[in-house]
Amino acid sequence: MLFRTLADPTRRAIFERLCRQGEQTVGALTSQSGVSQPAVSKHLGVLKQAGLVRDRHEGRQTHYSAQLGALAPLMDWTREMAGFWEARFDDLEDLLKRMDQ
Amino acid sequence: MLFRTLADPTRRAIFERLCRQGEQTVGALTSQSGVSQPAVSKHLGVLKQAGLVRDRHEGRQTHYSAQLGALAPLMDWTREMAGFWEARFDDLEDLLKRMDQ
DNA sequence: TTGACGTATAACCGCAGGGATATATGTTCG
DNA sequence: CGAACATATATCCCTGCGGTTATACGTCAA
Repeated sequence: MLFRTLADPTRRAIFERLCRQGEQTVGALTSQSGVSQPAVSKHLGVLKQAGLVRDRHEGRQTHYSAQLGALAPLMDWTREMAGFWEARFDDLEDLLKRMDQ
Repeated sequence: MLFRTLADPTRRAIFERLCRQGEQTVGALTSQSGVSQPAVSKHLGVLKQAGLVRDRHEGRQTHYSAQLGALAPLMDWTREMAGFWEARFDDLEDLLKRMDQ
């Protein structure tokens, strides 16, 4: 779900902005997103459902902030893939060593 | 481009399989993918264009293998986002410390 | 050379999803 | 209360893309 959520450039840009600059209102995010406010709200909904952002209501404004913990599965997945690769590389090294003898 | 490439479950499964089990022919990948051979070829094309796989022709077979180096930008991006978060967290800590005095 | 095989490409289809506009919901202020 | 504001939801449109089938291309074997 994380990959799919972060695949869209507009949505990823919103998330990056929240990471870089911290909590932001919908209006602030809309003003620099290049799309309409409803589109931004929709993206925020997707990000929220993926656990990547939190929302905090304050009067008539809604403040969104990034939830970095949600990125852990992404780092885990990447590490896992790299791990498989290294394991196979080690196997290859072993094989070559044995062939060398 | 990486997020978009890895967003599709079928395509990601193909890539994971190449990571876990090393080089595979198109036929081998097709047999366990649940989709048709042309679909697999198309996915492999997308993965190749993203730099995530290499192809090696051997007779009438094509062997594909994962290129883990292409995952580096993904790890960098994740680390960068986490870094922003920590930086802001440090700022918050500093702020709280100052307010505490 | 001819036919079977492995893969890539072509052409087409259906639908998910990102976009816009319009409007509903909720909030502050006069 | 009523109007302006901030955001969310509804509805619709349209493109992109993942899937299929059909077929082309290259390779091996007889």
